[in-house]
Amino acid sequence: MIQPENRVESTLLRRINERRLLEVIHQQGPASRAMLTRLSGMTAPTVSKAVDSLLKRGLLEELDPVVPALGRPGRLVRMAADTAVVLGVVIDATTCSVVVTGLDGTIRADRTRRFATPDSYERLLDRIAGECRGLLEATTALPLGIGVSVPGLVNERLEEVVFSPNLHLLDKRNPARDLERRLGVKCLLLQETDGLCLSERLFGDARGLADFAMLDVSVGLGLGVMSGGELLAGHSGMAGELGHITVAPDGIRCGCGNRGCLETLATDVALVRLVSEQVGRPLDATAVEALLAERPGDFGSPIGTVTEYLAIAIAAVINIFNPTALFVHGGLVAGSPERFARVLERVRQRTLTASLADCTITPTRSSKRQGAVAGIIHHLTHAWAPAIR
Amino acid sequence: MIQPENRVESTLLRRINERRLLEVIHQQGPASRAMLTRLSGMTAPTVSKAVDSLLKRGLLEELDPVVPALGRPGRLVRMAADTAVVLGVVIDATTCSVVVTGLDGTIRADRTRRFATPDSYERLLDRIAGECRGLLEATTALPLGIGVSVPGLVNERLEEVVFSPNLHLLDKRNPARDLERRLGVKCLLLQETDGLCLSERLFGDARGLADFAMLDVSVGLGLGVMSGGELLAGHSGMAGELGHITVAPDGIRCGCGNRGCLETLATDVALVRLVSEQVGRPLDATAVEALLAERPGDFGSPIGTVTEYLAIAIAAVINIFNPTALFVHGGLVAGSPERFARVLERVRQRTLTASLADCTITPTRSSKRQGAVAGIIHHLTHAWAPAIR
DNA sequence: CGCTATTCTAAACATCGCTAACTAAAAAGC
DNA sequence: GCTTTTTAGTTAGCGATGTTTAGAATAGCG
Repeated sequence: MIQPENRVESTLLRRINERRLLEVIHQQGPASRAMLTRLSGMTAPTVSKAVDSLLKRGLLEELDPVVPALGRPGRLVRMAADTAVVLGVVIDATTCSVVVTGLDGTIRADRTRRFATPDSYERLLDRIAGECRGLLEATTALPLGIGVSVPGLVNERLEEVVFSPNLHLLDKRNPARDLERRLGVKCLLLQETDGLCLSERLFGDARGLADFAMLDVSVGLGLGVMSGGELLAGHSGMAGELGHITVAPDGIRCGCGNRGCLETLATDVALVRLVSEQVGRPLDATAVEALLAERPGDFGSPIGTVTEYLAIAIAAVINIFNPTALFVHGGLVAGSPERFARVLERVRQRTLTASLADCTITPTRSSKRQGAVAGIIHHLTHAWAPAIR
Repeated sequence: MIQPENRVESTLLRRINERRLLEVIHQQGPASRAMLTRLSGMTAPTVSKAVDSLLKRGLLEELDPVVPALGRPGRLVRMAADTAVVLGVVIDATTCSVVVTGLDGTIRADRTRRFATPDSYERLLDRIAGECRGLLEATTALPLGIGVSVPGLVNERLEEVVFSPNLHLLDKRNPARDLERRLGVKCLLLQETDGLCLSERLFGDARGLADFAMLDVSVGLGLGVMSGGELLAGHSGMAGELGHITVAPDGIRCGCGNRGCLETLATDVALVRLVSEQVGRPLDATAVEALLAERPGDFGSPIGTVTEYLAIAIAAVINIFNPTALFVHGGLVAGSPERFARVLERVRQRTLTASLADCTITPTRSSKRQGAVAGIIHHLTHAWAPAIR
């Protein structure tokens, strides 16, 4: 468990070039230096030096040359999948998971550990640290970093969780910093939706997209936005709080203290509440799903309401951010294609035509675990050098 | 009317340094090379060369050395105010204006021309081109560019006005490109709110701020956002359409075809409509203002509604973008401090505490003319070199 | 085996920013 | 009135970077 030697001295230009190479490799997959030369526009010697530096840093690894072509076969390089690993830690209200993977981001079940969320912060940290150590001991690869995905509002400037409505033991804490102190490996604190965004960009359908958004519909309404190739952060990294814009001025009271927040009308929880109100007794999520499957006709009103407001949320994102793609994460729509279709139908009516024409709306296939991994990989490949645009 | 010779060859690093110098000069005002050395962190020779290059490009000019200090007095340089000019063109529903100014952005009445908006696109262009030529003939300074601010939705990717609800002669047009063809000077098409944003950043209270927003409340509801030092654009530059998010699902029909858009409830026009409904006959804006001044107590309901929805709009911007500042442009609030105070009171209740704590909300002092000028100046100083972050 | 195509690297060269030494210009000190 | 001090700005040489050019390495093909 040793940090890689970061004594590679590089000036600005070198770093920028290395970052550019990583982007090309990410888009193209394994590539030889010659291919990189053609694709990046940089000259061959420059590419060679940059690749050497990246190999030294452990971000790339060399592949066996299996190239059926004329001339000297090139040695392929790719994102380090065998020689380096990163860890993804997902902290959630009921369950946590820790996963180890190469920089390619492939998640394997035998390298994943799940456990119920402990009931105190100290025990949570102990457990995570223990699982991380266990996973790292099973490999000889170099650990480059750990991404820690947390629910709730994160203040990136103060570097702490502001508050986490469903997991208050995280309030005012920074599990990433505390974990880094214990393990001696770079840890990164991540908002869930930011992780999902990065996952979609690194491994999913948002490869190469500079402007897209991720809407997480579950207990709350989370929004992550990639704008101009950068994650929308705002002054303190708290941007994206779509859930608490007002859509019903005299609506019910929200956890935030306000009335009629979008979050109270366009989530799983909202559907559960509305169905419960209709049947006249409190139900849980599974009971509601069962009822809806059994007698779908009886609950047109709750479903209609949630559908309508979810459409309003999606339309708002499209109108405000003009993205090329919008991904939806969460059970409400991921479970049911026809429900999703009904939402899209409503979205079409509530969006400016010009902005909607730019945008494809799909359920995301990314998981929070992939998000945590994507977060740290993105940090390793992008924080090293500044963006240029 | 000759374009400057752009034969200055510069490599990436050189350009980045020049841009950095411009930013320092912008923040500090006139400065000597030695001061720039201290402020920019670059070395003296590098600063000297960069300043020479910027002088050659016409962006800087040298000042008489009037420095009461020990030692050899430094030669001050500043943004070119006498030796170079830019033009700002504001096209609006009823009135247009053209203004010429140095790169310092100072707007003088005797260098401004106003005229009623002609009723055809060709006549509009002829008139603008004529006024520009007139203003340029009155000066010997080098014209570096023209910013053209237009109302309505602009597609930056297709480089055209998508549609302009109050000035349909602009639909599917690009007055900037057409003007550039006639005058041979670089012209830049600008969305009004983007111009206002840049104006606030260059000349106003947003100097040095990376995350802030501009809400334009007038006929429609326009939003411009500076996020991470870059203007929020989205895929086609159409981001910021806050006016058409749904806040009243069964509200009245909006010009966009949807129902209950924020724009129908939180603007000057909305207030006029609501007051008209109450008195039972159609009124215009001045009549409404008169009524409100005369008998303010009688119109609590319309004022309350618009106040509430304006607060919802402002709160939405703060929750979604987590800005350090939000500027409000437009008559509804700029005219009346107590009305503005009432809006702020409502905003406080509808915003997440953490995000509101980051944010100051003030009426803007920037005008659209300043916006057009700021737009082209920003382009000249920033488009030359890529941003680094 | 020689030829060609391709990959990759080594050496010479140009450019850039940095360090250090230098000149320039003004005020302060004697 | 001269020198000293202080600050501003420029020039020369150095190291780092990317580029050009040339060459070595490795394969297929005849």
